[in-house]
Amino acid sequence: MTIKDIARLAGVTHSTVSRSLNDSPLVATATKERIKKIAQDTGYSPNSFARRLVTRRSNTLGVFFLSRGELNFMENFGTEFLDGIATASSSNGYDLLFFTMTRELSQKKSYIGLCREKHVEGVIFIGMTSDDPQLEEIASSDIPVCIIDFQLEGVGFVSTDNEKGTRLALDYLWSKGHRKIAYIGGPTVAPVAMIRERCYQNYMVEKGLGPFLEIFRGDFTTKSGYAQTLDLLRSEKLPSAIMAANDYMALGSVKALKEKGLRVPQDMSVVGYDNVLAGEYADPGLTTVGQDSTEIGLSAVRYLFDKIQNKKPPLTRLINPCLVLRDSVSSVHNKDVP
Amino acid sequence: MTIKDIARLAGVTHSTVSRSLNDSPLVATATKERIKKIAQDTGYSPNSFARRLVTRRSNTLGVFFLSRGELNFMENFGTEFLDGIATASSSNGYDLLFFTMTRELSQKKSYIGLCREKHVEGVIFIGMTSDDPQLEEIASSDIPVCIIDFQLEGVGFVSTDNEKGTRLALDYLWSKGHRKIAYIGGPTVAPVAMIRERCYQNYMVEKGLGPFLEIFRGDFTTKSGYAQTLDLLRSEKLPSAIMAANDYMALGSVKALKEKGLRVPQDMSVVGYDNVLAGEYADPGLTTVGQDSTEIGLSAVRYLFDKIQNKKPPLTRLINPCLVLRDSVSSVHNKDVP
DNA sequence: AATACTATTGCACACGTGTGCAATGGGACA
DNA sequence: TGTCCCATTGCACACGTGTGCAATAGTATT
Repeated sequence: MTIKDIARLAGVTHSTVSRSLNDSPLVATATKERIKKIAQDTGYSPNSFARRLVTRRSNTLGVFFLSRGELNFMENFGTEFLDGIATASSSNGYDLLFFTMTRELSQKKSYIGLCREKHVEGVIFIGMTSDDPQLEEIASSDIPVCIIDFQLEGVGFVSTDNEKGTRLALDYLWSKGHRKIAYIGGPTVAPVAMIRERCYQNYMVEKGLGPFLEIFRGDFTTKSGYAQTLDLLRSEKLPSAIMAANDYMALGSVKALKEKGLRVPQDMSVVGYDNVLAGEYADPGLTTVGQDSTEIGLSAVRYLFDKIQNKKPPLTRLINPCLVLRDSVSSVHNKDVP
Repeated sequence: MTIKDIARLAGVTHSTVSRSLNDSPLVATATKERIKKIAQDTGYSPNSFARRLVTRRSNTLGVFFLSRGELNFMENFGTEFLDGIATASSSNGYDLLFFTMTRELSQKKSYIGLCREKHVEGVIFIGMTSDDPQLEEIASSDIPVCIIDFQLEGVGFVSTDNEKGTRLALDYLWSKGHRKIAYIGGPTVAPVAMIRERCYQNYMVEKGLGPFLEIFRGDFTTKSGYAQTLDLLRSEKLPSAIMAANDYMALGSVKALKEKGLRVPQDMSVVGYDNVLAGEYADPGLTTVGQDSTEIGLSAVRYLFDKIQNKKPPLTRLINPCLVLRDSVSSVHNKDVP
């Protein structure tokens, strides 16, 4: 079923049919309606390849997704990003072409070259790593690019607002009466770790207290969270709550506290960051800060659409995080009431 | 840069160029080489839309992925499926079109209709649910379909070999000297749960013992694993190992054992099933049975390719599972040596 | 040497859709 | 009533690639 078939049925030429289906003002309203009716009834759907050939527009976005085989820390976020991306593009009539990035591919074929070959109008990278050899090529790409959770000079960037997230958790602790809040930070080489840590410091200073104890630092692993917490417990003054820069360290912290005979949350509250799956099944369920991964995906697509339409969208978008309430935090006055 | 441009450069017609690049035997080897050289040097890549228009083949597979918004139990497997699928299709020169399935979409647009519209040659479903209203339409689809982890009359089906997996875990326990192996099964309404449970029974009978204790049954949640284990510990005879039908129940089991003062694995070994993320960060690390998710993805694609080429591939493929060794199992003779 | 056969190339059309330009017809205005 | 203008439609070409058939040239066969 092509527009020619419809043309025959309607007694017009394929030009008129084409114009009708594209809502051209050049065609009489009556004929337009008649033709649309026929298209509807016959279940016509346009041949996208023919259309793309002549319009020179593909209506397609590309997604490059880091392969699971490579070391990555995406947890389950990846599918949520994809969810948002797919929803946003399909609701705008765009197709989504999916690729995986492996170390092998990164050295063999050009991502941007692939995009050009597939006539992709815009591309999103998920799980980009700083050792990827194609970073410069991506930065100088003439087709619109947006990278999730990875900042690269001059290209679109969408991520969570880490500052707002940390503040969200601290506000929550504060509202529960906590004042003695200790912090276990991440490694200094990780940009997000430093952002979150700085925010903690500012927050405590704003409240007129300053950081409780010096800042302990782990390396984002459960083991390091465990070790740092044991260190922390050796201090002369004890906090009423511990915030960790990510969930895995928070879980390690809980483990250390339990081993030392402290109950969570009755004796000590703990909050993490990231909303990792393990935190949901942990005991107690870990209160944490989660990112709105679907919204991040949506935003990435919106950026690309703006870019495609030659609007000048801001390069970076920070998405509002959300507090995930579970059972690892209690009010401070409950502390002595078991 | 089109074949016409190359034709001009080579002093031939576009027909010869087309034939050369497609390795037609109709063209002289010398010209063929010369033309290929030019194509190489100019960085020519064919316009896939034009090609698809005329060949009436899209070289494209589709993937429908259950949206995270809908209740699903895919954990992190989803991205590994995708990984395998993308790898297999791209290495065969196929593109991959990505869609998400939401409840809304399932009632508004036809999946198969979408596939037809996009000229997809084969389609894979990930996360299909039994309440999807389009199951019959999928079953009677004329375009090749393969569903992962969901069996539907007459359509391709790829999944893990649950029988082999259970046997793998039991063999491991057996090799560690365990003979008193208790089992916590899943809900009777879950097909995989029944397969795994039956296999446990057969195994124990084969070994001349029969099941140790009656079979306890949970509902796949951590809570139920916890409760069933407490029940189990009230028996007059105690096992040396517990196998659970999935990881979440196994984690619940560990929790119950710890609370009762039993050390895992010194006093009691525990194995799970599924290789869920939480098991990796649990304490002790959970020994379990994992599926080779990437291989499942690869197999799904292979099935589609066979189907597309009119071979008659078997409808169902069961992929070999693998044992994931961590720290929740010890040898039985260590039991009394702390 | 004439003929037949084969290897190689070009011509022309097809795939389905979009669009500039010409053609047609009808209505309004003088 | 004649002219002009505008609304509507058709004609023809383009997009880039593939392929059946004809044409040509070169080689082998008799």
